[in-house]
Amino acid sequence: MVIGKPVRDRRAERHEATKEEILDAAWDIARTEGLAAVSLRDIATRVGMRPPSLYTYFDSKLAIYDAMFAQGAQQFADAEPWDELTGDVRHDLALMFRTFIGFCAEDQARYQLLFQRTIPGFEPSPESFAISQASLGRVVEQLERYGVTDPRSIDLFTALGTGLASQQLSNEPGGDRWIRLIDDATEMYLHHMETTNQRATAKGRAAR
Amino acid sequence: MVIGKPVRDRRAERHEATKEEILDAAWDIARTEGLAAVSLRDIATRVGMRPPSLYTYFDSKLAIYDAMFAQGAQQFADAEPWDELTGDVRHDLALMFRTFIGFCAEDQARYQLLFQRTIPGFEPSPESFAISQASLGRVVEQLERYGVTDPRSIDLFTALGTGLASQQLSNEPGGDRWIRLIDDATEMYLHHMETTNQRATAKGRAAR
DNA sequence: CAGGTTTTCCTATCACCATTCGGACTTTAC
DNA sequence: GTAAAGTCCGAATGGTGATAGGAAAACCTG
Repeated sequence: MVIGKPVRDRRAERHEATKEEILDAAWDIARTEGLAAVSLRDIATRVGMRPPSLYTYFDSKLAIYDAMFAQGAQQFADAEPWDELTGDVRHDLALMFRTFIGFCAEDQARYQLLFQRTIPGFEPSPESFAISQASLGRVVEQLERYGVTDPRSIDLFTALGTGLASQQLSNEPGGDRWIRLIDDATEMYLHHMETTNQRATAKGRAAR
Repeated sequence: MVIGKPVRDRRAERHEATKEEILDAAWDIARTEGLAAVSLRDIATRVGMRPPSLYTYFDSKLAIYDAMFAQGAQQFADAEPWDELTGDVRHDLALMFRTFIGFCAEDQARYQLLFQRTIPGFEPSPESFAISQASLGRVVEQLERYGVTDPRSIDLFTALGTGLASQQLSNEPGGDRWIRLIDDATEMYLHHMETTNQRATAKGRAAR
């Protein structure tokens, strides 16, 4: 018989598992009732506890939001399509737009938590914020590989992305209307790249 | 001495004045503490009442939000620059973007109420919603005068507008960086118009 | 001006919310 | 076995929006 892990780890493991369970319940409520409707009572009910017991795992309700933010930011990082880039600017730009907007549309509550700052007292902690910033940084790096170095052009890219996302979210899901909208946006931004930047060409091979 | 209005009107007038006073207090709180931090208690304190007395003027807290929404939508309609259009597409598009973004940046709480749907149970009433829709309709009409009739191109326009707005809101106010960003966006959208639509020309005289 | 009616505003109360405190009970460490 | 650490709960606090019922004021009508 193999010697098990030190007992101390078992306890820490269970602690982490319970935290996950709490966050899962919180996400569940956020997705069905809305992000702002998440209450400690409801969370506690779902995990079979009383509200004060949650404070064993999180310092406050805002700390729960922060942990959710960190999870969402990590999912955002995992969703980025770095391994699907081909080096064709047109293809890659459309893919980046589509990935970002698809990610936003996938979960309205997550989108609201990550990209709209709307929960009254909530500000992501520096650690959580760093996760989301790293993802955006990788996007900027990718843009720079295509010759987009002007800050204004980068702003324009993110503005287009967030605009498309909010546009998509206010429409009914499904349908391919928004996919063609993204293609239009890609085409439009490509021309902007070609007229304002030097190295950008429609057939550049700058990927990775 | 002129015969005054019937006394009944005096009472109705005062009722309306008090409603205005309540809404002013609500806006004040929304701008300083945040839209979600508006509480009946704070409103009541500012207007010198007890919280239940507010129910004489509004059916619920959400009704107050709805009245604020209607006010904001009306301000949006009033802000539209129809009398400053010149007929030059480049100038007019930039002006429309700038007006919209300026309006959004002017008051974060108003922007959040009008364009981000983030208050838990709040949905604007049909009457209030109609006010905001009418403004957007006039923008679409204006676009059509420039030959933009494709729904996707219209979506692209609004996406660009909302994206620029959220971009502007997340940056520090002041500075002319965002003005030049708008010029870039205008230039970019102009090219999109020229390549996808027929009648659009950089010097069209379609205004009003 | 006297009557009843409507409007306004209040106190008291309820249900729900996040949070704190202190204690009981279980698990782990030595 | 005993001390320490971790877990969970009941009770209580102060905040929220909302309702009920009553007192006072304003108003309209005879």
